[in-house]
Amino acid sequence: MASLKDVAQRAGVSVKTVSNVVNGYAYVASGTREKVELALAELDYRPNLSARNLRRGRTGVIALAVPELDAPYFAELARSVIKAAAERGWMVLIDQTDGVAARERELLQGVREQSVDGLIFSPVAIGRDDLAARTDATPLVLLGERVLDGPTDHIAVDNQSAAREMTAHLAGLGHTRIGAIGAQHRPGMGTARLRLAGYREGLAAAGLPYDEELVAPTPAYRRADGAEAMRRLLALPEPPRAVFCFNDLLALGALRTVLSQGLRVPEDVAVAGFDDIEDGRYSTPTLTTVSPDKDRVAKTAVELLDTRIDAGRRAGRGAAACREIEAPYRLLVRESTVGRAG
Amino acid sequence: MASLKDVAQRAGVSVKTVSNVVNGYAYVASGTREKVELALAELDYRPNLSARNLRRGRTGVIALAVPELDAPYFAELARSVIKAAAERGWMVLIDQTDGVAARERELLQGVREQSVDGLIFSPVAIGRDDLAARTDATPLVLLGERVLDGPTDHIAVDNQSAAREMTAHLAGLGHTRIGAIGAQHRPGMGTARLRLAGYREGLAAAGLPYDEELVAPTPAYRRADGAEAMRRLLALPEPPRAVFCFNDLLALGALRTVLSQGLRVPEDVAVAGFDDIEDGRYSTPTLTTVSPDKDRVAKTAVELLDTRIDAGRRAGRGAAACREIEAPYRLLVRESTVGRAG
DNA sequence: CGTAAGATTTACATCGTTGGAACAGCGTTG
DNA sequence: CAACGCTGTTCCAACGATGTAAATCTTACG
Repeated sequence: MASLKDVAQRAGVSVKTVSNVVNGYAYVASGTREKVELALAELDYRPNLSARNLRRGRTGVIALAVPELDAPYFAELARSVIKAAAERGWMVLIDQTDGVAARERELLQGVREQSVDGLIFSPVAIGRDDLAARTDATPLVLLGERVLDGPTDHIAVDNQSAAREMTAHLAGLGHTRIGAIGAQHRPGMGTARLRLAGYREGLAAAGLPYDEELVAPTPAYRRADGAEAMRRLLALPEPPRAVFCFNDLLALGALRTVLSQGLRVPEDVAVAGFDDIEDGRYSTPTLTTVSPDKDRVAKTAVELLDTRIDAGRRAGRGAAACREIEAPYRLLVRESTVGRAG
Repeated sequence: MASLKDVAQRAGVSVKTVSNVVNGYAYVASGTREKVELALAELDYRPNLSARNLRRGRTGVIALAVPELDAPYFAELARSVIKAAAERGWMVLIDQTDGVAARERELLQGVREQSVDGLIFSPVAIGRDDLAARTDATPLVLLGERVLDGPTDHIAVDNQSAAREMTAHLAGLGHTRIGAIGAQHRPGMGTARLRLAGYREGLAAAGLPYDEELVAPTPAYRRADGAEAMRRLLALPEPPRAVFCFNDLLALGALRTVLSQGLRVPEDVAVAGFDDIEDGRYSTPTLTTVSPDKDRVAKTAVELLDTRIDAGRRAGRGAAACREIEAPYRLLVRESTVGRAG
C-alpha cells in the first residue's frame, strides 16, 4: 500500500506537496500537480485513514444505534440513515442494543467515542436522567421518543397526537370497544407511554370510557407479542371489536391471531398499527397505520449531526441550543380497518 | 480527552509503562500497576483508536455490504453478523450497494480498504470475472451465491438443491402446473440462475415439462415485483396452480395478489418462497419456504474473516486455500402450500 | 561483595498525515 | 537594485500509541 512518501519519491517532490495535491490546495504549479497526479494514479494511492484521522481528529464515521436491525422499522430507518449519511460522505457503523438498558447506557457513556464522530441513537430502555448524566462529548442525535427539553438534539413524530388520531379514526368507524396492544410498564419506555396517552385522549374525545381490561401490555414489540396479546383480548368475555397496536409488527401478529381464529378483519375485528413498515402494505388485509416520514427523519438526523460535529470542531464545545424537531406523519387508512371497499 | 501522556504524568511514570498496563504486559510491578490503574480511572482514559490503529495497522472494524438493509433477509442477516462480530470484538460498518454493479465493483476495488480490516459481501450484480480482477488485498468473505472455485472464501446454501427440493415438494402435492417467480436474465445474478436450475431439475425429476410461459422474470426481489409477476401468471389462459418464488418477499407479494383476486391459498394456488424471513411466519397463510441457517452463516462468515485477517497479519499475504462452505438449510412446509390442516 | 540473570522501567523512533512556518524564486515597484 | 509581495515548495513538529532496545533496579549465587 503506497504512502505519501512513496508517491513523493516517485514524483520527485516533497511529501507535503503530494499532500497538498491530494487535498486540493490551490498553490501548486500545474506542472507539479500533473507529475504528482500521475504518480498518485500509478501507485493507486489511497490515504491511510487512521493516520489522517489521527491528525485531523475525526473519523468520518457515525454510529447508528438501534435496538435490533431485524425489526423492519429499524431496518428501513437504517437504510435511510445510511443513504443520507453516504450523501454527506459519512460511513455508518451499526450498534444493536437489543433494548438492553446497560448497553444503551454504555453508548451514552461513550464506548464509541473514539471510533465515531457522532451518534444517532434510538433508545428504548433509558430515561431522561441517564441522558442528563451523560459525560461523553460526542455529538448525539436522538430518535424516536419525545422527551421535551432534553439536553440533546432530538427528532420524533408527535406520538401522542398520532395515537390520538388513530384512536379517533377507529371511534369514527363506530367502534365503542377499542383495545390497545403494546402498553409497557417498564420505566423509560416513553414511546409506549406516549401512544397510550394518545389512545386515552382519543377515547375521551369520542366520549368512550377507558377500560383497563382492553389494554394489553406486551414484553416486546415483535409479531409474537402481538399475536399473544390478541389471543388474550379475544379470550375476554366481551372482546374488543377494534384494536390499536402500538406498532405494525404487533398489528401483524394480532392480525394473524384474529384470522387464524376464523374471524374476519375488519368485519369482526379492526386492526390498526403504527410505523408503516412495508409488510403492512402487502399483508392481507393491508394494514391501517401511522406513517412517519422515515426518509425525512433520517435526513434530518444526519444533517443535525453534521452541523453539530462541525460546530464542535469550530467553537470549542460551544453548546448550540438543542433542537427538538417534530417529524411529519400521515394516517394511512387501509383495509384492516375499513375493508376492501374502503 | 485524556491521553497516555496525561495518565503517565498523573501516575508519575513513563508513557510506555502506562501503555504496558493498558495492554496487560506482564512485567509491571504491582505497586506501579495500581498507581497507573488509579490514574487511568481518575482520568477516564480511553485509547485513541486512530492512533492505535495507525500504529497497529488495523482498525477493529469490518464492513458488511448488502444490496439493501430493508429487505428482511438482509436485515436479519445483518443482525446476526453484527452480533457475531461483536462477540469477537469487531465493530460493523454497513454499506448498501442497491444491487448496483458499479457500487459493488467499487467495494472489490477497495473503497473501504483503509477503513476496515475485512469485508463480508453479499454481491448480486457482479460476476466471477470481477472477482478475479480484484486488486484490493482486504480479506473478503462472500455470501449467498455459489461460485465454485472462486478466488475467495465463500459461504452459501446449496441454492440449486434447495430449489429442487421445493419444486419436488410442490410436485409431491399433486401439482402439475408449477410456476416460478424471480428469474433474472441479467448477468451475474447467480442466485436466480441456480434457483431456476433447481426448479427445472425438480420438474424433470417429477416428470413434468418445463414451460417457459410459467416462469415469470422480475426486475428485483421485492414484494411489488412478486405481486406484479403473479398478476401476469394469473392472467394466463391456464394459470399455474402452484408457484415457487425465488424469495419470500416475492412470495408475499404473490400471496397478496392471489388473495386479493378472491382466490384461496393453497386451495386455488399454492405459494412457496425462499429465505424464511420472519414475515412469512406470521402471514396469512403462513409461508412454506427454504430456511437457510442465517445465524450459522453469519457466525461462520465472521470466523472465516477473523482467521483470514489474522493470517494476513502473521504470514505476509500467505494465500491460505480458499474455502467454500455450504450452509445448512431446511425445508419448512407451512400453510401456503398445505393449508391449515397440514 | 561482585556479578549475572531476571524483572521493571524508560527513551526513542515510528506509523502516515497534515498544519504552520520557513524558504526560495521572481516579477514589481520605488 | 534593494525591498516587497506573490507563488510554489520544503522542513519540521505533532497527532497518540506501541515496538525495540537500552537503562536501571533486584535478587540470587559463588
